[in-house]
Amino acid sequence: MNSKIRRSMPLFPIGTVMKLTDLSARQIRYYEEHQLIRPERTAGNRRLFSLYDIDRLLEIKDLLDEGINMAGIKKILLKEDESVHNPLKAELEQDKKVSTDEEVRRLLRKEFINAGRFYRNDLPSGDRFRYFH
DNA sequence: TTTCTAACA
DNA sequence: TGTTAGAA
Repeated sequence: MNSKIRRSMPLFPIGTVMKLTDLSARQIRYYEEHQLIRPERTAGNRRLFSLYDIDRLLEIKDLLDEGINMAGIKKILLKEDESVHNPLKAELEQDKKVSTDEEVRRLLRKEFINAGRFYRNDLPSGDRFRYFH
């Protein structure tokens, strides 16, 4: 499980992130203000971004290119954060231990109901099916 | 040189 | 969002 630690390891200065994401420093700082990313700071108060942060910014970039405004992006990414602690997801994790046919079918049905809910939303094409994995 | 914050002809 | 001033 070192990958998780590595992904959140503060590594890059804002200049590098700008090139990687094709976002302006202004935008990157703005998204931080809105809690969409939480880069660390050096002793000299300079931002250090992790691979995770960059991934988030790239998602924001994609949403931006699709013409979604800040309010929409914020809504989508924050909802995505919730899904990490989503009761359904937790239930699916537990189900791997249980694994009776009845349970599998029941959860599968819930998954589809949930997927349908997400699909009608303003999620970007790339994110629409993430919930099926 | 690069990045930070704050502010706006 | 861009841009800029002044500081670190």
